[in-house]
Amino acid sequence: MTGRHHDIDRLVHWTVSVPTDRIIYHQGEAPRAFYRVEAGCVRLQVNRPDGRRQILAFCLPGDVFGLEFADVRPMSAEAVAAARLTRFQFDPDGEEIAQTSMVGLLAAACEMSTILSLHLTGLGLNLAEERVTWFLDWLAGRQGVDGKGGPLFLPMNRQDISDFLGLAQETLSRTFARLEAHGAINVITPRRIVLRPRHSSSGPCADQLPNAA
Amino acid sequence: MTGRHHDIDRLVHWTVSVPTDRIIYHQGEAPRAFYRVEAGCVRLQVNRPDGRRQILAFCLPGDVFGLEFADVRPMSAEAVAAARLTRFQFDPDGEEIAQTSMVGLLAAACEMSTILSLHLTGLGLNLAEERVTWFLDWLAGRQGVDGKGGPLFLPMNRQDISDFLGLAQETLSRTFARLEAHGAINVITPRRIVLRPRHSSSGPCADQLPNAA
DNA sequence: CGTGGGTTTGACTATACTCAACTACGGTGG
DNA sequence: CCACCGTAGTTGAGTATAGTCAAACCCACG
Repeated sequence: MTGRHHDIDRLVHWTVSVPTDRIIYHQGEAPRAFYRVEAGCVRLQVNRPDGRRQILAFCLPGDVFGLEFADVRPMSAEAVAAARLTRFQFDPDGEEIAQTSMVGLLAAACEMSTILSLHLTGLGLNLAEERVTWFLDWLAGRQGVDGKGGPLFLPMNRQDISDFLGLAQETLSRTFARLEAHGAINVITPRRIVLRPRHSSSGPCADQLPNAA
Repeated sequence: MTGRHHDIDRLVHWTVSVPTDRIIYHQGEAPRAFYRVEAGCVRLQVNRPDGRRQILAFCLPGDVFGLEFADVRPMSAEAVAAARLTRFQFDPDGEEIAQTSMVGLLAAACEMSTILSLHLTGLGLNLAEERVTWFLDWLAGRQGVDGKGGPLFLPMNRQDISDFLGLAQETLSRTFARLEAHGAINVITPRRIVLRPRHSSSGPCADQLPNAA
């Protein structure tokens, strides 16, 4: 019952390329399509009236987003980095085709729930160091970096990470510095970080949700 | 494309009653069924190895939970208050029936994503007062209490709310006290709170995600 | 080589957490 | 019916953490 890329490719779809910071859709709009990330990175975010924003998810290759079952988008989607997307049109007439793709749609919707659950779990950690460690572990998992350490590429800037983790940008920066001082990571450039193998006992959060991704 | 209670009732289902604190399923288990809350309240939560827990969602009447598309449950489900649930068995043989219910399943899965997004948005507020206000507004919306104030019943205890909002229980208690001192609420009993009409300008978070529920 | 945005660092403050004691309520048993 | 007890909730004091405002830094780009 698991797995990606079921049969949603039978739906009407085509490839679109979006440059960095391009808005894919706005919160409040009527949903017209959903997307699968093929390359790059997309952020789903809620913009508050006071200017603050909360990033709900970073979507990486393989992730399906924008599959709403509502009249309006509850969130915005923007490209964090230049991205290639597969766009699936919501087709009111294609009921028959949609039927054969329903399992795939359901799987995609459930995966989004899993992604959000995972994020919620990460935000449950109150110490900045725990949150940042959790974030790096998550990204490492998505990039196939094993736990023994390895180079990590961050597609997003510090502000994005801050708004994802619910931290002030300064706190994030300081936390990176502290982790580096403790020998947990190695910040080559702001976008390139090397994870050191986890020190056996001091790890604050040893395991996570079983990551279905 | 909106709405609840599509056609999932064609699936095999029956009613179950669960007492307070009964575990409905455990994280790590293989999913065997999903549920709809008919009465009462259910919490979805992740238990950490260090004993802390993060409550991902409070499910109230109408909410569908446990619709996983994975080998293992990523979270646990427990009854916050005595609850009546409709249990829908995952039926590997009932493909035909399932087909006709697919739209309903998809809607339920998308609604869960919306619920989690909303929660994520609430946790994005870093001031305790904002989070608590957000929580009360959310609950009021679910109980049909309009913005002009009204009585509110809290199905869960303080510890549950704390673990939902990512606050220490003491902070939550103090925040309730402060809100009451400011005239924003009226704590009759720990489980019964009266919302005062929002003071025009001082409201910290005037609007929220468009709540699809 | 100069400029600018993203990032880091510094000083200070505000907020929430921890540990602990106290209180209120509900259920139980005499 | 009342006293007792246990749990949930509140309040207090002190500390640790993260936020805010501000300045310096540094690399990328023009």
